[in-house]
Formats: sequence, structure tokens, C-alpha cells
Amino acid sequence: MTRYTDAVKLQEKLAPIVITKDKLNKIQTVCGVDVSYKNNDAYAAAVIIDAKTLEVIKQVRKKIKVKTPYVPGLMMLRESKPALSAIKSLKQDFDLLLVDGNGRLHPRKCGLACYLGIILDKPTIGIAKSLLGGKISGSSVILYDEILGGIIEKKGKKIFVSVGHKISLKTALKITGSLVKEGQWLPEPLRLADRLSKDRTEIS
DNA sequence: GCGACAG
DNA sequence: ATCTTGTCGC
Repeated sequence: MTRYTDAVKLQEKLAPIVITKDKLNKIQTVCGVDVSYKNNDAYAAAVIIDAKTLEVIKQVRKKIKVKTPYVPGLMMLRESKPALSAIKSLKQDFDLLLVDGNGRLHPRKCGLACYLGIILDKPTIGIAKSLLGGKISGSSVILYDEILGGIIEKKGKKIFVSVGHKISLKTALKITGSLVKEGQWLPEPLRLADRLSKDRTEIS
């Protein structure tokens, strides 16, 4: 029994637990999380912004050792620990989580965003910058005869939005769109977390 | 068997 | 994701 097989079974077990309906209160703060790599180190960044002004409220950076390689469909094995570490380091609550990776738009309908959403029990949205699977039909992505993702295009580039947890695809698309600043491609929480995760300054 | 494949 | 120079475009 490999680690990969266990991960696949976990995804199959969690997929039915994902809540795809709106179970959220007023969204005042949004947290974005992203991870970048350098050698065997993961640099995770989490940023909380005000959903209305898009101004940063709090941000944190975390350096973690990682051995697990990236395997398509099993990104949770490589990124969940660093991501959770950064989010916990914030020591501050938020209303919605934006993850750099897919939610239900995944071979087993359980991408990294679903995993983190369930673990944290938070409304969560998955945002992927490229397609992992599925067919594009208009502004939707269809996988297994089911619409599992939506598309938002800015600056000629697309982002693939899907449900992470406790939110509907419709609401996820609406909120994600409202978080994209004029002239930008990615929603603010992720654009900032992405930039911060690439900061290689020594972490004290 | 072959190709595709979030970050 | 990361490796990498110059180069095209606003």
C-alpha cells in the first residue's frame, strides 16, 4: 500500500463530504494561500485581505522542508502541510479561503481546495491557473458529464474556478470576480500570496 | 500501449 | 513549481 494509494482513497472518501451549497455568512475577510519551491524547501504564504477594500490585513510566510514530489492529481501530498502551516501561523480568523489549485475540478472531485476546506471547515474556493482535466464548454469546464468548474478571463488569461467547500460554484465565481483588481489577472488574495511565497528573504 | 497531467 | 536572456509590447 503506497502513500499515493492512500491519498487516492482519502480523496474518494472526502469527495462525497464536500459541501457544494452556500454555507457562509457575510464575507468580510478573505485569505489566500500559495506555495512555491526552492530545492527541498517549500515557501508557503498566507494573506488575509478585506473583501471590500482589498487591503491587506495580515500576512505570513513559512519555510517548510518537503520531500514529496509533485504528482498530478495528488498535489495535496506536497502542498497541504506548508499551506496549513502558513494559515495557522496567521493566528487570525477569516471568512473565506482561496486556494491556488483545484477544488472539485479534479479527477476524483477532491482537489487541494476541497481537502483544505474540509480540514479547516471553512468556505473555500479553488483557483487553478491551468487545466488539470475536463473539457471547456463556453465559460464552464465539464468533467465526467458534470459542470465542475467555471472560467474567469482577465488580461487575455484564464483562471479555472471550482468549489472547495461550503460554497456554490455560482457564488464562488461571483466572489472571485469581485476580488480581481482592475488590470490584474489573479484575485488579490492569491496574487499577493503568490508574490509573497516567492520572497526568498530569510525568515526569522 | 499512448498521451495528458493543478503546482 | 523551477531552470533562464533577451525581447516584444504597453
